[in-house]
Amino acid sequence: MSESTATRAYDAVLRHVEESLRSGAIKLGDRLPGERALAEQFGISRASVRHAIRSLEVMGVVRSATGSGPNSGTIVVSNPSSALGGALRMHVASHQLPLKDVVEARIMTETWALEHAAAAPWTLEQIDDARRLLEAMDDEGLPSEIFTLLDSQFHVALSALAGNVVVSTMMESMREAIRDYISDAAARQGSWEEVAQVLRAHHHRIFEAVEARDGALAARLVREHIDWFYGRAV
Amino acid sequence: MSESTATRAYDAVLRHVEESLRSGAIKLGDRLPGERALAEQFGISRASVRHAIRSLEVMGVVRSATGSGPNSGTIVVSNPSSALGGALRMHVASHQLPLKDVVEARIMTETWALEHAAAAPWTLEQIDDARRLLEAMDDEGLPSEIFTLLDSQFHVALSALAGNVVVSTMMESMREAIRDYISDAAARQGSWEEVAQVLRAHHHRIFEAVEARDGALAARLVREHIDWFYGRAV
DNA sequence: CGAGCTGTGTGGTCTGACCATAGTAGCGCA
DNA sequence: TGCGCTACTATGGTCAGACCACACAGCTCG
Repeated sequence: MSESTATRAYDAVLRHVEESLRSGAIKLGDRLPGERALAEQFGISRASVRHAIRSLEVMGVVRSATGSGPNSGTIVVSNPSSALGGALRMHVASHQLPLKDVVEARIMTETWALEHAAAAPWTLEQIDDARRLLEAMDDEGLPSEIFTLLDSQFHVALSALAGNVVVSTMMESMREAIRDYISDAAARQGSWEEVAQVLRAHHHRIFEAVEARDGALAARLVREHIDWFYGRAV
Repeated sequence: MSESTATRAYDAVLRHVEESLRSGAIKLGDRLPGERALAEQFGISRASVRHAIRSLEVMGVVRSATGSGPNSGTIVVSNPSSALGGALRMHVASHQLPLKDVVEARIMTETWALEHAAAAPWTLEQIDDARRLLEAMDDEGLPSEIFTLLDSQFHVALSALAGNVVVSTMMESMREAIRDYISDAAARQGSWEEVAQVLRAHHHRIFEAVEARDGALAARLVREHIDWFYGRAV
């Protein structure tokens, strides 16, 4: 198949960037040479260079900004969850990745993370981040969209306590992938106030189990929490 | 930040494709209008359209082929694992996602999958696919690169028995992300023959546990299997 | 010293030309 | 009528160049 085996002009740029990242020649925060310079360096057109840059953007490796000065150009970033989340969202949209499988995979990662958080060397600062989110969600005047955003951050913060960046990334990307479904579900609930009350109670109990380093309880509670929400929602 | 909030010309194409996928207006196997037609439809340049197409390619949603006839143009595909794998690989290369976390996440997904395969309604055809891979790996003349490829397919096939497409996708993408490390590790082993023997023995025991629907045993064996390989390798 | 202007380098977009590819249709010959 | 060959067409891939908007950084003037 021509597409899968043909070498494209910009592949050399992609490979070069990957190797440079691997070797440490370029690092997080570094600024790549400008598109025109890369075009000259690789002996290809600027349009082709732009294709490579676009690929790297979609993969969450770089961001681009116009202008001049240190914030302009193509900067190395680290946004794996937005990259994975965007791709997953497309495949959920195309019905190739079923929503129920995403939910189940979320349960897998969150229960794993909370179990492992029990023995992980998280700091007081980390757990306090989660606590602040928990407390922010206790505001009963919060619109559901804000609550949902805080809810997402809360879950990500708890899961991050396990200390596995890949698992956190996947968890976050899955939330991103089904973000619209979550928002729709929240907005569709008959009485948001009642639902929010239940969610808050769940969150508190989950938080307390995590803080107490009771991994088994935390995992069970988060499973029930997700089951409860999606049982109502989908 | 201009990059994250600015609307680009081709965003409309991306949104349109996503919505069309969601609504079913376009489906797996469908052929999108040509770049020139899309440019006219959206009132933007062909170069901008190409950026949207490129994004969709990186996300594993479409593939592009030159020529004419039914196989040419931009065809809707479903390659979530290559998209996720490619992105993960970049982030592993940039050292933002640690290899050890990928390995641990792999253990998480594979043990989960094998546990759940015990109660899943997989078919004889599915398990036979795995069996054929198992038997193919028993060929002692197999070069390590071929063995590694079959090994990967074997693990993916077993994990797919759980019936969760998202988990399978993630598993496959993680294998893809660290594929070069696996190949390097295999090539670096002192005596490949001895290692292959051990791997084969592990594979057989894992397969038998899965076939017998002993989820707990299968999960334990696959954990030990991965630990053993990476304990030696990294 | 501060404000405003100019210049420069950056990515974003557009236009148009050309190339390679993969069919498909039409024509000619056996 | 069937097969082979040629020409045409639509497609994505690449290139070159022009222009735009933006974000500084440096310089000049009050």
